[in-house]
Amino acid sequence: MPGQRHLKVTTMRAALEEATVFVEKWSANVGQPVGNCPVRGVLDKISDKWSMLLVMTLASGPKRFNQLRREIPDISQKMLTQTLRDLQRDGMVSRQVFDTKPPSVEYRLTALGESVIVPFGHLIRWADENFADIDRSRTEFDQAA
Amino acid sequence: MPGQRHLKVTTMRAALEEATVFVEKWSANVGQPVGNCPVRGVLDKISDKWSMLLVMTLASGPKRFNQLRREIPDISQKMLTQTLRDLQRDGMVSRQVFDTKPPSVEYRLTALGESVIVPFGHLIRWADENFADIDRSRTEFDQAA
DNA sequence: CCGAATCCGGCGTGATACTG
DNA sequence: CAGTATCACGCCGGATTCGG
Repeated sequence: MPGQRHLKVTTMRAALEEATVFVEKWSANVGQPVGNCPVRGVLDKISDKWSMLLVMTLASGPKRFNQLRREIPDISQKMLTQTLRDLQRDGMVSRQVFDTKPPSVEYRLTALGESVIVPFGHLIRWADENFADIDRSRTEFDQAA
Repeated sequence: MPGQRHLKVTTMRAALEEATVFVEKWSANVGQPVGNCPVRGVLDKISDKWSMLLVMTLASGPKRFNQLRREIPDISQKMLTQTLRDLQRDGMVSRQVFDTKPPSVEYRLTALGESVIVPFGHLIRWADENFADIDRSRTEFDQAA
């Protein structure tokens, strides 16, 4: 794995080495139809517009429907319901209805849902550390054109 | 962080604790418009259909255009070109043209591009470890309906 | 308060054909 | 070999309205 001149080699090398195992595993699936690559199937679902944001919002604790709407102002009712149902279908979120009036519904992460905040966390940290470089690269690229 | 009964608590607890920092960082951005949340901006780009697959394919070494097409049979020329250019714009991939005939173009991961395979690796590993549970949860959910 | 149902515009995506 | 150009389709996602 060459080209690490801009990175802390010591920590990066270990991390890359750690990642190599996954890469090899992954490479074995590249080129196969999606149906035969369950990883791609899962990843496609994960990478929709709202799933990750919703999971990370629920990471701080169970929340009710309109509470989620308030914390994520730019999601529509429809997409919140839909994403929540998909997440429930995938076993990432559990839904509990309280027979009060007016009725309230609480959503919380399942064990599976909690487990995914770890890799999400890594991705978010990466994005947070590198978005400045990315923005700079974009403006450079656009100026060249 | 409750509800870890189905997971190895010892390792998970450490991992969750590690992730907590990122989650807090993340939570501070939830509710703000996308323009003010650079992390969401980066993540939106990442989560398109082909970016991650292309990065992981290039992780095993630099490759030429049609070589990539062969390794990813279900991508169209258009999307391969487009995704490659976006990746180049973001500084994840570098493009080198060789003035041979017929001309050949080599794509390789930059240092930034290589750094992202680490969080991607975590996500892929998670997907690989949990897709069976997810599939099972889906069929259960669908049968109930 | 927590949704379901409907309409509809835009854009991501693929198929096809053409170029240097 | 490595792209560009054009067209057409699907469906995601937002706005709105209605229901329990």
